[in-house]
Amino acid sequence: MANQDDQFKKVISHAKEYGYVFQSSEIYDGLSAVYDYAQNGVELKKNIRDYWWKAMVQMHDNIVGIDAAIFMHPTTWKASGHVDAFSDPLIDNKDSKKRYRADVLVEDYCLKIENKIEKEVKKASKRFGDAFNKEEFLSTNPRVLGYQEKIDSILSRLGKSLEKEDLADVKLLIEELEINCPVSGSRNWTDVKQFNLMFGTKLGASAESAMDLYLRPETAQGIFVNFLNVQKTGRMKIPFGIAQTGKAFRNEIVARQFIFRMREFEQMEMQFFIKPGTQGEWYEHWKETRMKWHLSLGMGAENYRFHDHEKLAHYADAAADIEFKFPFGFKELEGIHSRTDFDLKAHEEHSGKKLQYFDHEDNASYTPYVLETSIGLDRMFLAVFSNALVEEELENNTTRTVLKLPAVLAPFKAAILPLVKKDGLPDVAKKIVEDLKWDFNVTYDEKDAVGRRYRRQDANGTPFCITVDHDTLEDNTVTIRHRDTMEQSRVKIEDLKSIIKKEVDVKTWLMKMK
RNA sequence: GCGAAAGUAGCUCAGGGGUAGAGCAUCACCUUGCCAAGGUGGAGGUCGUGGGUUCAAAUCCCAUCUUUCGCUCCA
Repeated sequence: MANQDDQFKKVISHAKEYGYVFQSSEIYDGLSAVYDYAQNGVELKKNIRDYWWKAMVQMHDNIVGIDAAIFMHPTTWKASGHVDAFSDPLIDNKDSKKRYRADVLVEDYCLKIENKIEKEVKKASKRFGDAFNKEEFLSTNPRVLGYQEKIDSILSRLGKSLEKEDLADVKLLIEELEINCPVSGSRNWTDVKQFNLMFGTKLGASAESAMDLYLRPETAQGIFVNFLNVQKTGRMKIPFGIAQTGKAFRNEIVARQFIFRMREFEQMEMQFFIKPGTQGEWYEHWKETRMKWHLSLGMGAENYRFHDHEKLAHYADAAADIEFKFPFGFKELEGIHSRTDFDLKAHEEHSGKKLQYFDHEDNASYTPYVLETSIGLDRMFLAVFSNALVEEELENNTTRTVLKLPAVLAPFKAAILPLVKKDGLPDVAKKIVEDLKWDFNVTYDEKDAVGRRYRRQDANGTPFCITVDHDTLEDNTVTIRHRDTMEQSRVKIEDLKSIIKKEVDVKTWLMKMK
């Protein structure tokens, strides 16, 4: 555990020191759980996004991309269930310091009463034997009726109070029912507070005419509401997918662990529209496909695992996470969810517009089912970055800090270094930079001993160092050094482009998925 | 949100009532020239922020912000 903490600390400080991630508004003491991507981080993040986009959109005939707005019509979030599901009434017990959902406490209480009814039923069934009629017993036994009445009145009061957002009454209810904290056993409760996980804002200049809006808490809904537009204008035939990357916002109660859980974050997701009944096979297909994508980056199969959900969200009929071994343990990196027709149906209901597909094979219309793959770009960034950071013991008893980023994702593909800062070597090196920068993000460095420059590039994840020496002036060859092996070979300047391209090309890496 | 720990230079940290230090990094120059840590010089901090105690606060007290960990929550 101490090692894990150490490694995580190193990741955070390395990310700052080498210009990958800064805390937002740092000069004002920062803003909780908000981070900025710095000069190198933005390149890495962009490369991850591109790698995903190529794999998901460009390589699939039947998947197209969109970029929906962050603002959406407020009804969207009613339809999606976020208005209800994303806002929890919470209450703390002052003695045990435990936090509970107030409505769950009350519901649990009702559950206990229900258990009492069950007991009555059991007792009665023993007593009456074969003559026992459960239905009749439930509707006539005075004790059972009393219990049931109590449950009904509690739940209806709870429902009404929640509807009116009368949180004081919810607390009162908890007090009247004499509900104890399961841990401390006390009834020393705080007030009930409403937590809404969506960020609100206003559309419109004047207060009276302004409309309440939310910043989207997920990007998926932008795809669902555009489903028919894309299908028609793109002449898409089921099965087909719509992909999107973009920011989403959640007002997390607890947002922590560096960029793992942020209040503003970026998702990369794809909604795949399919014929009802085929969701099982597509679920398996996308689980496998997405795992292959991860494995293609060569970050170690042992660092990934599936986690199948037992408790499913309200929209899903199957769901699994791809978990990655972060410095703080295995955590969710990507979700693959079989969302059924929940979203499209909900939008049909709330908008009154049909969101159906006419299948010419069946000669019938239906609301498609949806299979979702959704990955957090920031989490992927953290996975790549933390996995890449290693400290190596070298033979000469020195240590080397290397950021072993997959070459396809590295911010800089090569550093061009003149062996010395004289004899015209910098000019030759700069000429190489001028030539290569059309194809790759490259950098130039002439400061300090070349060995130190190598280490500097190692720590920044640059896969290649190209060194111009005195022989270069004679025969137009340079040395090219590989970051991970530290091995060097002598190559012609004119061959540099093809050598680098082979190693850093998206194609080279994505082919590993096959 | 509760509890614990922490916040001093870009990074890692020392100091602990008498107005700031180290290593590395960074910048300039010199030297060297294929795997970091030669030389000289420079820049960089009102010790997270705000209050209080004191003749005097980075140091003691209170509040607050931020971070990490535990609880809690998590589409």
